[in-house]
Amino acid sequence: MTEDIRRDEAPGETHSGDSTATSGRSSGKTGQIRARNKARIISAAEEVFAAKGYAGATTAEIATRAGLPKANVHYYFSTKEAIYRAVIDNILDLWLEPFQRITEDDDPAEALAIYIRTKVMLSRDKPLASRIYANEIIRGAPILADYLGTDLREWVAEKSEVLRKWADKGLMDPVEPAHLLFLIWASTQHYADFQAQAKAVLHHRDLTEEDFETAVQTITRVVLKGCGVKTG
Amino acid sequence: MTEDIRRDEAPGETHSGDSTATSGRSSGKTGQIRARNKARIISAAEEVFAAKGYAGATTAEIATRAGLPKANVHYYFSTKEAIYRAVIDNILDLWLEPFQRITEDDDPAEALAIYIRTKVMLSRDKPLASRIYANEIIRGAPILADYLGTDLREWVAEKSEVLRKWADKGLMDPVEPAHLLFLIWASTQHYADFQAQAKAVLHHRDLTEEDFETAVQTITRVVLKGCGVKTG
DNA sequence: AAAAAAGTTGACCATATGGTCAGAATTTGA
DNA sequence: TCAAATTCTGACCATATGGTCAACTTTTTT
Repeated sequence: MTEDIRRDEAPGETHSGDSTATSGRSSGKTGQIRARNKARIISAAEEVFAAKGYAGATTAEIATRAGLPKANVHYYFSTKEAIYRAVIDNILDLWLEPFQRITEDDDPAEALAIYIRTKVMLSRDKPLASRIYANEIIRGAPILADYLGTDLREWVAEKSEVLRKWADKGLMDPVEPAHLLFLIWASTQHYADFQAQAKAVLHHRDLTEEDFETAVQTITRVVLKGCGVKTG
Repeated sequence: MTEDIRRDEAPGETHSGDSTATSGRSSGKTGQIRARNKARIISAAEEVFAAKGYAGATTAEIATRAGLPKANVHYYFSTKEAIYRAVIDNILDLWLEPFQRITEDDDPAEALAIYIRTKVMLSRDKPLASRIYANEIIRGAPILADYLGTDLREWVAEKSEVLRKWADKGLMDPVEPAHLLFLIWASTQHYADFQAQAKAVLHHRDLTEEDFETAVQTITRVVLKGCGVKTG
């Protein structure tokens, strides 16, 4: 799917790829421990990075949350940065997948509505991933600079073309495509990144299913009507 | 304006308030050095906190950027947290001011347009402040939790009322007010917080005056039309 | 079953960092 | 001008943190 960002990873790494997927080897036995532990570490790291930022995260805390001794964590990932890269790498696939499904032949109203819904639900289901990504970009994208300028850039160019064609066909207003995408990204990811604020402002409680539903409705409505998308 | 967040600040603090403003004492002589140095430190701290996050910022770097020895920084601010609080405190006034100017008697189209423009220009002129704020919220608002649940919450409630009244008068559609505000905040602050991404995607260069202008146009257009705001 | 490979871990280390302090220098007020 | 108040600063310290390592255990392969 997305190009790997990974560089160094472990000392005795056999670099056999991501164990999962590939061929028919029903239940990959070899590297099972490896896969399980790496997954645990990455999951634990996600929590810590999301809550404390890159610098604030400590390998010790990651180890504790993963239920492993620190030295064991370093057996799988030689440096903190390697853990971080693995986490980020994990996030990227998640990020572009829903984006991919928009094509020229789709119905704008439906495609945009689905995209917005998917993004909001991603904020609901993977808030940590969203926050880590946000943090990375805010810091100036030290790790993702390359990705932003290549992969993401191309995706945006492609999808901008789609939006332009829709406008040409008279299916919607000619809105500046990249900026429209920014608006959608920002307003949907807001529910993950600024969850603390949304919670405090709305009702002091965790966001409910209903909150997310209202978010979807509101954003969809404003965007579709705002871009003059023909419905029906 | 906004309630002070500050707690501890310095060792020999005479706690005379913020030197500026207050009464007529033309050119406050006493505390001049103090004011100047504190301002320098806060300004330097803004850069460092914005780029590295709270944990990643070091007092040493803040000192260097402020052009002062580290010990001197600690003369004015006893702890790193105290510096951070001062920085955040500084940002809050900036944040709510443009928000305040929206009242029931305003013309919705004009008021919203001005608000959106002001917020985008704030992203342009004070990107560091925006990033620090974003970082604070992403981390779960350890310092601002109280502010979010009181001041901000009230502001949102008030402005939501304004939006509702506008809808009642038939000046716009009845859009869920809080969520609409979220959409505006998110999409305008995006240009500061995700500047690295916007740069990479748009043209690999620093955002230009034109980019910000296009952002204003696009957001304003989508929001106004999307909420069915009557123009004229 | 024995050798090889992979995984585990406590103890350890160098460095970075937030913060202290005592004494020197400067500014202020009378 | 002189004492009090304020500001300045190099040297110092305790702690936290990323990372290493050598010995040990478990799993896999032959």
